[in-house]
Amino acid sequence: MVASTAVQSKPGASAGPVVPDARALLAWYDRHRRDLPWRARPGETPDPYRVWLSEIMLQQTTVAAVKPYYERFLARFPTVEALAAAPQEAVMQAWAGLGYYSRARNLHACAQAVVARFGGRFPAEEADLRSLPGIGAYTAGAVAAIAFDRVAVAVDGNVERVISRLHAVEEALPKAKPAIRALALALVPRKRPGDFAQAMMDLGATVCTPRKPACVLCPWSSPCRARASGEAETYPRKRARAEGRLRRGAAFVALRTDGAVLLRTRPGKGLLGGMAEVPGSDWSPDYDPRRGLADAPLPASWRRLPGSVRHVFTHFPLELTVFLAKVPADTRAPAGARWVGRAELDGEALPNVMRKVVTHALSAAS
DNA sequence: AATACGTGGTT
DNA sequence: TAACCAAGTAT
Repeated sequence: MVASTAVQSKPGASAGPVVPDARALLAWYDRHRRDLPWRARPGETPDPYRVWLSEIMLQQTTVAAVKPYYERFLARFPTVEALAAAPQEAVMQAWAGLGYYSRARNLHACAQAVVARFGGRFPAEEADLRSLPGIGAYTAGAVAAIAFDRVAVAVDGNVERVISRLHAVEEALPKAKPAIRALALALVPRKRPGDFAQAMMDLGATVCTPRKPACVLCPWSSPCRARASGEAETYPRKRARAEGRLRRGAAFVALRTDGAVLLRTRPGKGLLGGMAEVPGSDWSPDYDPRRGLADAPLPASWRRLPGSVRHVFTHFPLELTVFLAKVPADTRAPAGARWVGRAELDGEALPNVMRKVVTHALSAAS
């Protein structure tokens, strides 16, 4: 009689375990882990400050977009103490262009809280982390696991996809979040929980991708219920998202003869909170173009520029009509606004939509 | 529970 | 190209 292995009892039977196992994923991770600037090399001790900074930047943001910001930010604010001591304006400026600006405000507040409440050392307990500004369930788990090697889950979009496929979770997101979290937690090993957390994310980012998952390369292909059904790509199930209505408005670029541009700072909360902008109207689906110059910041010979600036936010598209006026060098800035020289524009905390507006106006002015 | 909150890359 | 998606959090 021919000796047989325990797992392959008859021809055509699938090989490998029928239950997902952490060791298989960790073995895959040891071979295929991504080398990322904020990630400690094997044997190195992670720096909680860097782990935390990267996790905040990576919220809803791609690795490629984060890399240059992370490097610049770390060079400018090397420690949590340095960040805590910096003016908020400097933090907003360093974040400008990355999006979701409440992250930058909370980042700054969090650094100050870590210094004030924890002596400048990030806490290792998830509950303590969770109490800090800008740190939610995901980030608390990620920092606990990655920076402190605690048994914790970090359920991001990658993990939701991996787990929902592995177990063929039929419940749609976001309702399925608690179930997915529980299923993920059940897989976390006592040893190397930090690597396991990162392995789940790497797997989701490089193998268990939203479209065309590379199941043949997956260490969990054999226990994967979605793969067995041949419809891995249809997971996770999701509720359709409502589409935002187009909003319109006007933006006014006042250009002094010395090249300075009139800017103001938006209110601290809400859309683009705390960021710089060109004066303008409110943005509304009901904006009436006949308002014309009613929202202009100062009296001048305003010229409506041909075309418009379009921008798409997460929850609505925006169309801005741009007005341009050239004014004398001795023109006073109205209350709440300030003149900014052309050379200093790059140093301003201008969100991308406002950079588009300024570019549109300056190209028309030349 | 549902919505607000940016931006850029991919398909 | 329109739609989807990316290491989510706050309210």
